[in-house]
Amino acid sequence: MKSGGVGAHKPRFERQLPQQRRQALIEATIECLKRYGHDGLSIRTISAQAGVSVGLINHHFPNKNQLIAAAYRHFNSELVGGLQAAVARAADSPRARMRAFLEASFCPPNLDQDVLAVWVVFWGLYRHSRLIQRVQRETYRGYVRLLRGMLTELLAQARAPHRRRPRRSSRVARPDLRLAAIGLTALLDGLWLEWCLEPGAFRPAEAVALCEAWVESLCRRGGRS
Amino acid sequence: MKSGGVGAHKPRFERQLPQQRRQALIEATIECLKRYGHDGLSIRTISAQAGVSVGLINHHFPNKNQLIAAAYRHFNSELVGGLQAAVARAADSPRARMRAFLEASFCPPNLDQDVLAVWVVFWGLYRHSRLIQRVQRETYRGYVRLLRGMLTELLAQARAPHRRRPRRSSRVARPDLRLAAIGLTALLDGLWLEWCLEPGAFRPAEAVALCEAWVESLCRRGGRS
DNA sequence: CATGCTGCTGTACGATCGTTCAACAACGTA
DNA sequence: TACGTTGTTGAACGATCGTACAGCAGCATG
Repeated sequence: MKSGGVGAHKPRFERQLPQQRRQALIEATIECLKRYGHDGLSIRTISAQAGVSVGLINHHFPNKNQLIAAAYRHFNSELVGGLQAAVARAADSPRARMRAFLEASFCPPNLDQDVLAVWVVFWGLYRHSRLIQRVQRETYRGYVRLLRGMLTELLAQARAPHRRRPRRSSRVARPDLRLAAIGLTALLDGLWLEWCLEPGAFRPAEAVALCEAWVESLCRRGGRS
Repeated sequence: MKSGGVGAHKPRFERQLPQQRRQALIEATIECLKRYGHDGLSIRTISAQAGVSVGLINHHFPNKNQLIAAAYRHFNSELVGGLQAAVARAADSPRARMRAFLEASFCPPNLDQDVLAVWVVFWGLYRHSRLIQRVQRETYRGYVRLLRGMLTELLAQARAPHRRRPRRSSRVARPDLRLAAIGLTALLDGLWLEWCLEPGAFRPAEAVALCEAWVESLCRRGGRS
């Protein structure tokens, strides 16, 4: 009687491990940012995107800002991790590694209008959010290390191509290297921004070429000095 | 009798011409953006900053988005106008004009953390606001023209320093020039961003030097080809 | 089948949002 | 001085915001 298709009811929700649910909420946050920009950063929008109730977010995160900061951390990690993987896949020539890095920077999923829009929203929060500032400081380190490492290799090879073996790259970075990394980062970020604001203005391959020209010019100067 | 200090009361508000009031509201909007970031973009915050009531904004602007778009237009005009003025004040050597442009770019009031934070908030709105997109398209043109004009002069001079007179600069821009302008813009914007995120990482003069190195490298290549 | 833990729901609350609008008042004009 | 125009006020509205919390319910366990 009580059986017959009625007793076997579908559960109204599925319990998940906190770790998995947190991850789902973080990804829903980023998806909302892509779709609606800054306006997508509301509890109700995010919970709807994740397919959960409004109360769940405050069950897994102390408040909204903590969720946003977690999403920012995740977004940063994805970028840096993807670039590191691309570099690791490349041949071990310094130039090939740099090329892989640049091509990965100007390819999907990084060179996506939505993705860049997400970055811009995060940057807009940076100035007035201690949380975002902290995450930025922590995650940016990996990016800087990756980029600086590649530049060190490149410059060391360019500076002493005729020697038996290049100087050890782990020595104290020269001022040249510091400015080189700053400039290359700026060029990268700036091209990202420009492409986002006007995707038709240039092709991704041209952006890669511009960055490579910068690096090459840098090597020439480095080799002469 | 009815006089004696009572009759001469201070007006509770001052009427202003619509044009002036609109301008005041626009400047209040930007000031709020500097102080509170994206959260500063509320009718009540802006009206309080301007020292007027909440209803006045909708008397001079059809809605909030129109005010924000007007503020974006003003902000763009201020930047482009300031740079144009700096270039006009410089000596008429192409190199001097470019140097003036770069130094103005990396000086107050442009190179201010608050100012850059304002830009970032506007960029965050860009993706999902037709209004902002329209303003961007209209005002960006002046900036591109200024920068492209200077690059044209520089490259023309570098390409044919031995000729009697440089080629007319108004002819169709070469692909080189187009990419050159894109790259220089990207470098500028990227250095702005980087300085904003970490003002201690480098000095403004170093940013100017990086840009000049870019331009110089470009002239050398242009001269050889 | 009964129990306990806890992930999860969803209503409720106070605050703040953008916008409307009737009334007010400053100031040029006659 | 009286009037008319219109820039300006500020209360009020409905919508939406972030958060709290009491109770429901999935699922492992006994």
